[in-house]
Amino acid sequence: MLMKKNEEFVQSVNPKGQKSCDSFHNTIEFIGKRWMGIIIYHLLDGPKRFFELSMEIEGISDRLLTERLRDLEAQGLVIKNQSDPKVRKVEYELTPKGKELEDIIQAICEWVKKNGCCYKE
Amino acid sequence: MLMKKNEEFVQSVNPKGQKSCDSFHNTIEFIGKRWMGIIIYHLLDGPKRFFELSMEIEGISDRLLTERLRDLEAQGLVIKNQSDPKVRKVEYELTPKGKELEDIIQAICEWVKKNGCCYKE
DNA sequence: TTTATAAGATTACTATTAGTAAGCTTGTTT
DNA sequence: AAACAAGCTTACTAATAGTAATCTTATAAA
Repeated sequence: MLMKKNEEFVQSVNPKGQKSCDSFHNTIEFIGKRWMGIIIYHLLDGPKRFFELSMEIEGISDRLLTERLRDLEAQGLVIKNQSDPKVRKVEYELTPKGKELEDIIQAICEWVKKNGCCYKE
Repeated sequence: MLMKKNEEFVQSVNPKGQKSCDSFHNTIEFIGKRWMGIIIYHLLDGPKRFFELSMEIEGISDRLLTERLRDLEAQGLVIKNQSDPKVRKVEYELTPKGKELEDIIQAICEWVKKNGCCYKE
């Protein structure tokens, strides 16, 4: 829309110049990235190996699974455990911060139970 | 990964041949679409006009805002109210189903309060 | 003891989705 | 009359996702 910001609609900003909803926005954009939700969902069962995730999550490619796991590591939501680097056994596990996502996943599951799920158009 | 599905990891399926996590997956992929979360967040305040949303949500383009509102309508989460089609006043309002998303938004806000937000890499 | 297969990636390329910018229409302001 | 506002749409570019092939090293099978 071609117009200057109407003062009436400017949001409240905190001392760091961040709008109050910015951290919400950043977070949902992150956990809403494609495949992210279902990866977290499966990791809530406990530590999983790369190929386990790849089997359980139908349709995901190795490339995207790798990329999402790196994203999760970078945010401190997942740690990568590779006990012996000589053995190709790599496990991915939620950190305490990552485990706390369970409430969000739970809320979504409950919404679905109550309201039915969403679909691709 | 180049391998046939290991039977050990095949998921439980319901009578409709749907995996138990499919509806969760569809739903989070939908509400996790870019900008979707923050649009819902702002609509939880009450009905909003197109340009109000566009002002409040910094960075969104008209094109994407239109597209996301259409997506939300198609899923029955939002209704478009245009009392008089002669007047260019269009309001978007969450349906009861849409309002129930509040618990999910709430869960995310609480996670952020406790754990800090996620960032783009 | 070659041969094959598996885990966990990376790379190259194509397709889909997002971002940017402009334009359109009809009514209201100046 | 001219400019501007709301709510879209269209055209084009940039970014992200999907597909497929390849790589490395280790173990299993022939």
